[in-house]
Amino acid sequence: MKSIDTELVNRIRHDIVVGTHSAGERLSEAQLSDFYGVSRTPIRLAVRLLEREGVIERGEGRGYMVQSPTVKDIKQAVMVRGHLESLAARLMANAPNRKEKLPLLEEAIASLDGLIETAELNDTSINKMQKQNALFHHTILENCGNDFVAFTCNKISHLPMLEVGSMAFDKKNIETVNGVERTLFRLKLGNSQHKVIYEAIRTGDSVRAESVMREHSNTMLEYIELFEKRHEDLSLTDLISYSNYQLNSDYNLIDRKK
Amino acid sequence: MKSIDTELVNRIRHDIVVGTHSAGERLSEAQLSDFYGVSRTPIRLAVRLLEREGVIERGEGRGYMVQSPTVKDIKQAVMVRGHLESLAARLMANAPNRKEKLPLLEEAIASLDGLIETAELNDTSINKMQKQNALFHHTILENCGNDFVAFTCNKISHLPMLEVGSMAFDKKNIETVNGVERTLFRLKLGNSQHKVIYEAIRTGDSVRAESVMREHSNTMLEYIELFEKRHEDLSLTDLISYSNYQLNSDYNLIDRKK
DNA sequence: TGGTAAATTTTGGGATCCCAAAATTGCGTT
DNA sequence: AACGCAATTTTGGGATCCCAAAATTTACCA
Repeated sequence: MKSIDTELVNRIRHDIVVGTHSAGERLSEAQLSDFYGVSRTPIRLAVRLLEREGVIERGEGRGYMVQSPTVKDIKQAVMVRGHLESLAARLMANAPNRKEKLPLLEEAIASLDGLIETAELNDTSINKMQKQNALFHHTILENCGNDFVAFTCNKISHLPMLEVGSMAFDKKNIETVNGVERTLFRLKLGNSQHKVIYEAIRTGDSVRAESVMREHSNTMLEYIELFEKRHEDLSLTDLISYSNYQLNSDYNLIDRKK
Repeated sequence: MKSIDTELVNRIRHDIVVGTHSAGERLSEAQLSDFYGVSRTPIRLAVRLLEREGVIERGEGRGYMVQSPTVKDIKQAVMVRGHLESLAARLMANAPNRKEKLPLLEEAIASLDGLIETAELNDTSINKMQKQNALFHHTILENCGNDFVAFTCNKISHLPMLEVGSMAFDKKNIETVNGVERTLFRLKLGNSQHKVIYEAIRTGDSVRAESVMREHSNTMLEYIELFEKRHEDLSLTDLISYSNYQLNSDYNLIDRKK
């Protein structure tokens, strides 16, 4: 987790997503190596990884092609993740040792309730909500008894809005009183779904756990579609600003440059 | 598709699966580079990719650790793949342009019927069946309207038995008349499920398409579990011999070694 | 003037080199 | 004999070098 190529992967992906490297652009190793101030070896490592992620395409001939994810890509991925989460919910409802992990779910639900109760929607409170929401979803994914579900989910979690348990907020909307009201209602609805999922898992009702989780996942999809209607020609860059997508770089890359 | 590291990834993964590199073994770059007769650079590329696949683990300190997949891993992955395929079936049943691709499904079903009819179970006929089965499943995955489903499926398709549309045959069992009978029945059952899925997709019955595909996927899972009962202490190596897992190397690696 | 072939440049892939961090060995002290 | 510290070896990471394939430019001929 300390080698430079790991950081490079995140960095380049981030730069592609935010548009520093625009879609369809032809990248060369030398160019990237120059841009990021490292030699071509770690660049090649990073490019190979990114190729597997689908963010970069390696043509038959020379050169790499940027494949910026689109809003459509994000929607498709959200759907896949949701479907996997519904599997996890079903499996956990059937897991014999699920009782041990129920407190974690309770904690997440209670914390979210508390946060919604304050009716505050600023950066710190939103951040706390994201955290608790992630806790809820991660708990289910990682304790469903099938490790491969979480593994697969993680594999598709590098794009913005795809981090497990991430939520989207229309930050412009939040500025109005009405918008805050609507957002709070949405959050309440989401957490009430959490409660139903929790109950279904607790009582071992796998069918219900699966179907409510599916419904819960659809919520985010519908919210993205709401964005699309509200702001036509919604770009990925816009979507990013609504989520809290950011590059959490462990250390500055340029500083390492000699 | 021509660089050596791509080939190395397949080669090393294969060697791990078949046990050339045993589980828990500590690998070093120099060692691998020596073993495969290439320099350390492509080895490092391959190791990074394999790390993402979960076949190799990179510890905190030095050295890489082999993480041989177990039968349990395969079962978990089969379940995930099945769940994704059921999503694909549902989506395709809702896809407006699904009619165009129905002939492909018809072709696969008819071919399988024909192959089963001959009641022959040798390597060539089994190979043809695998091919038609793969055609059926690929068609659904790739025409469901959500490209990300197929993409995610492909990401988890490098392990034996995980190739989309692969089937398992108990080759020892096939040697007896009774075994052939049972296997043929299983194939007939599988193909009749194909027919139901096809009908559901054609008529736009997404719920049915999803549930039957789920059931269809469960069949393989149950078959693996049957193996486990029949041959207790079933190892991955055994499972491989039942599937047709093999390394299709485009060219010999050693030959390239100057 | 247009097209094709040859020459030059660009670019990706692999090998080698060097370095720093980590692991292991060995020596010395208690 | 056991523990700890230091010296040595091992090992992974990154940079550089070289080569071959590909792309581009140039030049020559029709």
